[in-house]
Amino acid sequence: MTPPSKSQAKAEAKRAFLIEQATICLAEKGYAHVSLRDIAKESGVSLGILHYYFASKEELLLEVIASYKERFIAELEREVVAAPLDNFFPALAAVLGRSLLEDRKLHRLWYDLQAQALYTPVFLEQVHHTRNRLHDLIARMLKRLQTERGAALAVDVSAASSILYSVIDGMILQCLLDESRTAAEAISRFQLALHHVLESLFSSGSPATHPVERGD
Amino acid sequence: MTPPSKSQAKAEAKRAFLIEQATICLAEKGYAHVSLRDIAKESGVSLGILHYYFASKEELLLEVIASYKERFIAELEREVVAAPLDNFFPALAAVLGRSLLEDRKLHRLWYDLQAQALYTPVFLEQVHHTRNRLHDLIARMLKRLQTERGAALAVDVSAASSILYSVIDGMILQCLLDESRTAAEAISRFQLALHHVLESLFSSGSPATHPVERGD
DNA sequence: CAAAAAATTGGACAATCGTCCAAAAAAGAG
DNA sequence: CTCTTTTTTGGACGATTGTCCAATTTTTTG
Repeated sequence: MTPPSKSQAKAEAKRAFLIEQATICLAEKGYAHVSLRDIAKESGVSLGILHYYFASKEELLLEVIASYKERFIAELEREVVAAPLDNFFPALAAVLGRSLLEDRKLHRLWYDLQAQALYTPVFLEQVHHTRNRLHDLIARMLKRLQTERGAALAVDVSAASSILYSVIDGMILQCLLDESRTAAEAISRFQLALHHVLESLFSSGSPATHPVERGD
Repeated sequence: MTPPSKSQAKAEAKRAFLIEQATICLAEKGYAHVSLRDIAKESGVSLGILHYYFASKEELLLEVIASYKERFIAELEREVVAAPLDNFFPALAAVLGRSLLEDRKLHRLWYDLQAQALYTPVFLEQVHHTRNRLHDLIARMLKRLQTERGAALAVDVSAASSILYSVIDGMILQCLLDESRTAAEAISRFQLALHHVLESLFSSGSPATHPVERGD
């Protein structure tokens, strides 16, 4: 099971590096306008290298999606699942707000790739995988809220988490599109709206009135 | 204000025709992979014609967005605003479900263009315009529900309609991505989830238990 | 050190892209 | 009908794309 040589590990590291640089390039220009030459230049290598490590452009982009997925989900796992249960919703809003501020272009890329997945079946598979993992993460948290605290859910956990995911998804897209305001202002509106929705959808502890926690 | 000649009207008709064909082509292949040659072939004209009626590819695509916007909003105006108030939410679910079934590819295109707008400012302007009109349409309906019937909104109409729009937006994307089931099944799930959200977000008349109306 | 393997280069390649234009065809005006 | 204008054509243009490869450099191995 151990890698047969040390060069194998080195090659894997280079692959990871190229995927990371490709992600940066893709997040900057978008799927429709990114080229392998852009990625090669951004990575400081020649064009042929990309075909040395990746069979095709499609394979590279698939690995970009998988890589992005792992990173974002890991961050969510770390910061949300570990958050105290008594103010879970504010913690969720804080984490998402910070992520929107720091990794705005990555979120933009995610919607780009999701839209592209609607046309390219092999992308859709990867996108579906990511969404399922995020869905499960939300479901796990809702189950904890339901059992460890007496949170009342109008529907079963699976349906509720699916709804909550779609709600958050739609509101993040709204936040990204909201350019009439500054980024911080748009995120603030996002957090407030999320707070309202969560209060309405789930009868959490505090009923209302206290504003959402700010991330700065 | 009247067009100075009849040929002007004819040219306008041809423009509209080309825009329509371009929409079909774009909905089929997506923004990233559509070419002017595709559109020309789909329209049964030569390539040069497109540059005779449209200065550039970008201008043509902008008109596609504007055209799509007008058609979809007009349909929503007709079928939703005219719906009876006492079962507004089921009527909304029925209209959206039917639209998802009949114009699935157009909805897909809409998410593609929104994602593209996050990279191309001139597209973002058009997308923003469309979203504002849809936002206003929802706000108008919520205001009617609030005044003519005693619907209790936890927040002001503007915030509520913004939230409702994002919720529907996220749920439609979820429906489009849900390919593990048949189209009818995915739409059914969409309608059920929408029903749950609407019941939770706004304390409408009937509290629960009766399933959402089907569109067939 | 020398030989073998891996990594990297720079460019060629066919294909496709948006753009543009001179000339032909069609339509309208007198 | 002829002349003018509008519409349409088919192809050329340079730029860019993903793909691929022979030659070179670097690294590893014996």
